[in-house]
Amino acid sequence: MKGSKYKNNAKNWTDTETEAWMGLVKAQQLLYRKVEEELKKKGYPCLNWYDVLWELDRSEDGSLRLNDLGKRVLFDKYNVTRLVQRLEEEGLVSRTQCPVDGRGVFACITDKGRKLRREMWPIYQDTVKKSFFSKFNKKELKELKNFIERIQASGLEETVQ
Amino acid sequence: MKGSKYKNNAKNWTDTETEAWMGLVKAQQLLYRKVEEELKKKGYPCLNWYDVLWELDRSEDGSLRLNDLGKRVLFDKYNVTRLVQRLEEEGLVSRTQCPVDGRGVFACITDKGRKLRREMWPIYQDTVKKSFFSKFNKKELKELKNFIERIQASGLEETVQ
DNA sequence: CCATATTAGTTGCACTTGCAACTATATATA
DNA sequence: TATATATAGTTGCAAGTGCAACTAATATGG
Repeated sequence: MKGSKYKNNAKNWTDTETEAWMGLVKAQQLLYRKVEEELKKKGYPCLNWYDVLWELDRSEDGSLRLNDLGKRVLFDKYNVTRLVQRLEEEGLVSRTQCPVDGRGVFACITDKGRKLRREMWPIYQDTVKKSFFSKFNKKELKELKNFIERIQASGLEETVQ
Repeated sequence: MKGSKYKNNAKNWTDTETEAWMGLVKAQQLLYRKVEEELKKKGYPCLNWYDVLWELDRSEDGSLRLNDLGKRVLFDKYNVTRLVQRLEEEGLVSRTQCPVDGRGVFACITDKGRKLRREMWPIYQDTVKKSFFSKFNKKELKELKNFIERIQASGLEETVQ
């Protein structure tokens, strides 16, 4: 075991690490922009909307409490309220009271919402694929996925108001 | 070898890839939030400001044309105008006309600006370090950096209005 | 069962961002 | 050199976001 040299306390952040971080942030911001650009170009709404629709679409019965939804898409609660409101105005989502918790509100995706998400997906997908995944081979993709799982597994997830 | 199923054209995006992407986005958003939270908690401005100060601080003589600056921090030009304006109001940056190009404007970091950036850095660093880099060993970090270089090298960089 | 604390969600206000139109300078073309 | 085109930066307006204060309902602890 190469053991103790694999330490990483906050005091010595190497150039490699700094660059890795900066690079990662920038790369992702670029890609995010690119996806949004493509969506907009074709007259579709932005990724926020997509994410919400996606979380609802994949959920048990197409609905989630605003609270849960917010945690999944990493939105603050007041923004969830407002985003869901906008989605409702477009008929992509409907809102209902929670029967067991008087405070609760469900957002439920409509057929129109599901349809829109389905249409947006290939644009999203192709862009990410072309600009990102096509750079990696299978082995690297697996490595990448490992990274990600490690990050996720390590309790970065609390946060959110 | 499981062979030919390991293809990567835009038509078949595997679950692995999808999850990798989603995971990466979320992980980074979480981390980004966390850094902002820490900064705010200690009374510092948000990462946008940091990024601008950082780009100026590291640049030749502490100044950049708004245009260049915008490209580096991935801000649209109208947002650069306004962000620099706010920074100027706080005395963190000064603006000067470009002598050779009548359209051009330089943003130049002040001592106060440099000082602020220096103070913000350890907070930023510690947070990323704790939540992110501590999950990887040296070898993985190098791999990660390779990924990033590949992405960057591959022309994701145009974009920006 | 009452008082208190917590949680879900909403809202007003100030600030930030996106879009499109605009000014002014620089570059290219004829 | 006159004309068209492109580039740098700014600005008005509409929309989105952050913060703090708020309402209403639930959970907790005596």
